[in-house]
Amino acid sequence: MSASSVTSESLSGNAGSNGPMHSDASAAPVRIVDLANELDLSIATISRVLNDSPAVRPEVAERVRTHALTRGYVANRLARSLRSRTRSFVGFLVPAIENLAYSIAADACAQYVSRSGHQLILAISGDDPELEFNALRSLAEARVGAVIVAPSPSMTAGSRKLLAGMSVLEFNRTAGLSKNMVLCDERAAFIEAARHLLDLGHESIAYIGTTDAVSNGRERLEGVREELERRGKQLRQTHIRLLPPTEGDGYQAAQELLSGPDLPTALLVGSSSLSMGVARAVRELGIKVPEELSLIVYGDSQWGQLFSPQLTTIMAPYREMGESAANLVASILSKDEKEPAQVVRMHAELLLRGSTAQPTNMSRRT
Amino acid sequence: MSASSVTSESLSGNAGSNGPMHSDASAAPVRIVDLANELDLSIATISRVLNDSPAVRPEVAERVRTHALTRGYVANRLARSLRSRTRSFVGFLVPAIENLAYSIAADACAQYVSRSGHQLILAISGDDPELEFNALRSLAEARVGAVIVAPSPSMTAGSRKLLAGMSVLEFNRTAGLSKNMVLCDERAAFIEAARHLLDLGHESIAYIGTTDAVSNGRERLEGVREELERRGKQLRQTHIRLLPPTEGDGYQAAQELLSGPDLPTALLVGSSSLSMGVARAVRELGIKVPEELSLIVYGDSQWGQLFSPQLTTIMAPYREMGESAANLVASILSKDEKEPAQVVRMHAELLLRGSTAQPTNMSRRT
DNA sequence: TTGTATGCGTTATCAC
DNA sequence: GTGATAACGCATACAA
Repeated sequence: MSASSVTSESLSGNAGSNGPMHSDASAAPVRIVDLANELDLSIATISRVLNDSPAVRPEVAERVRTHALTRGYVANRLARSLRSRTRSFVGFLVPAIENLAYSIAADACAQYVSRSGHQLILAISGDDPELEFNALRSLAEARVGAVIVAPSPSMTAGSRKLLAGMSVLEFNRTAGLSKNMVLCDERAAFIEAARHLLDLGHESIAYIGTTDAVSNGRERLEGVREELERRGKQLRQTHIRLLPPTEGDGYQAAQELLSGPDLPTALLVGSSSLSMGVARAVRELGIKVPEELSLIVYGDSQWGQLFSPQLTTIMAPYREMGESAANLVASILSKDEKEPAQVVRMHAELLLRGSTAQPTNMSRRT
Repeated sequence: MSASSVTSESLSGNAGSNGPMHSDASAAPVRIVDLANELDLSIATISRVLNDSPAVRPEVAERVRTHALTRGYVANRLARSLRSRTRSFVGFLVPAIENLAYSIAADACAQYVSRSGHQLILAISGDDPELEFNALRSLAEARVGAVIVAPSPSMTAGSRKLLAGMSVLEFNRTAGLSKNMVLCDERAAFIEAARHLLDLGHESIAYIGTTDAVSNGRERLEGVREELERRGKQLRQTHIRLLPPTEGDGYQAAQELLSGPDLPTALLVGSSSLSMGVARAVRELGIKVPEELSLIVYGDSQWGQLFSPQLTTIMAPYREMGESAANLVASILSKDEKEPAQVVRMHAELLLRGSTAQPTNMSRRT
């Protein structure tokens, strides 16, 4: 909180209900019983109206509805859920909401779950097992009907135990937590990307990605390795960097890889945060793309368009994934009978832009 | 949901409690009364232990605690809040969580409110008055203890009425909803930016920003205009574009402005989404920055570093703002006595990078 | 120090 | 069709 100023403005004599806005935030909410008294009806009737029960005379219903509106009645979900044993919250546990992938997914997801009458509660693990546990615990306390979770690499036993008590939907990453999943086909996407580079004639391809402890990190690496081997090439150990997904790590790894002795002619990046760092390093090293190096990044398509040249990008359909997760959850919550588990696999696209080309003799060989 | 494949995998005979993981998600949660029966104690005693009441024999407390742990007891917040009349949720209403500013703020905020035992519920308005109302209603139903809100430009009367019943904290934007605010000094930031351009010798400065219906959009524009006038310059009407904050709008506005007859030598952008579009347009038009045009953007510092040259950027301390909001909310929720309203004003920094320079005769005059 | 009993706001089960 | 009334899971005033 470096540069900030805090001004305390006393509200002075604010006893009476003055001020056109700023009404009493402490005024007790109106309850069903209030409406009942005011209309000289029973709480049962009011409740029925509010729940659209047909068993109430239309004129009475109308009277109740208008009165509820004018009095600004807002149902108490806590009491409602408690009594009716229904669950109105849905949890969404992500590693980091700053990650555009998750923020887009969360946006779509929130919108769609609200459409089915639920409220999304966002929880953030920071990929930290302890924070993750706390977050899950908090969701459990809120009695979420379901939780959509992108599990951290090393989830604790405690977290798993909590999840065992909820209906869970794995999102983007898998860790054997559920039979319901919304994923995208990372392996196929990276196979496609590798093939693209191979087709251009690259022989020396490097990969910077995230730790293979998390499912999609693993899939990405495997996709690249698989395609290379299928073509009789090798993904050499010196051309692989597996790191935590931060901009800084990507920057450092690229710096190191691209100023080392064994220069690749193409570089494939397997994480959006890493991609940003890699791009920065490439820019600072003054490497000409694609003449000296072909580059394929992952994730966000936005800034990739600002780089010169525009970056060829692997992009997953985050919005659709979030939407899909919301719909799946809705279907799980509607029918309490055990549904057959569903696995939704989305296709990640390879956006061909200007950062890949045939290797030239300008390539930065030593 | 263009390219996706849905696989239905039947769970087959999954009747018995088999499967090491995937335990019964439908098992009823253990309640206080369960613990009480199993330990042959009263529910009052259990409750006291779980609330750290000192009025219970330490050995009993220990016995209860361990038993609760082994049984995997998770308190029911709904019941707890209902009975104790405490509020454990905090709402955070943002226009768009894809906006890095809000996602960073939400992250920090979620972390800090959870530290004080609360759970953040994220709500998204999409700057749409109707969605905003629904979101607020949903938060009201969840009986949030407070709501941190970045109001949409044209909030409905209904929304205002709802907010009147809650304790609200305005975030980043103001609309006369509360006396508690966490803002940043947009005006000062844009004065500083304008001064920087004027000091470099620019005479013809353009501004692309958001509609002045929203408070900070207004402040930004006013800051620029104020500083220019103080220096005897004019922010001409033809050099102003006020738009919705989308990448596309920024792109289009910049295209238009920078290929028109009355070319500015410097361009100031007042929104992060607009900034991306402007940058893309500048790049596509092949305008040399800063030789032909000095450019100052707003918001995200990350991709601004990838542009060539790196972009001079006005950046607000989103993380600190989120943290600050969380702390303010915590202090509001802890003491129910009417606190003096607090206004926190943070300083937005001007990061001088490579996109601004003196105007040259290379400047794109007609 | 512990237990009994009441109520939070709502829905659901009965009667009428 | 409508109205009493019990119960959801928990905290708490009061009794013991």
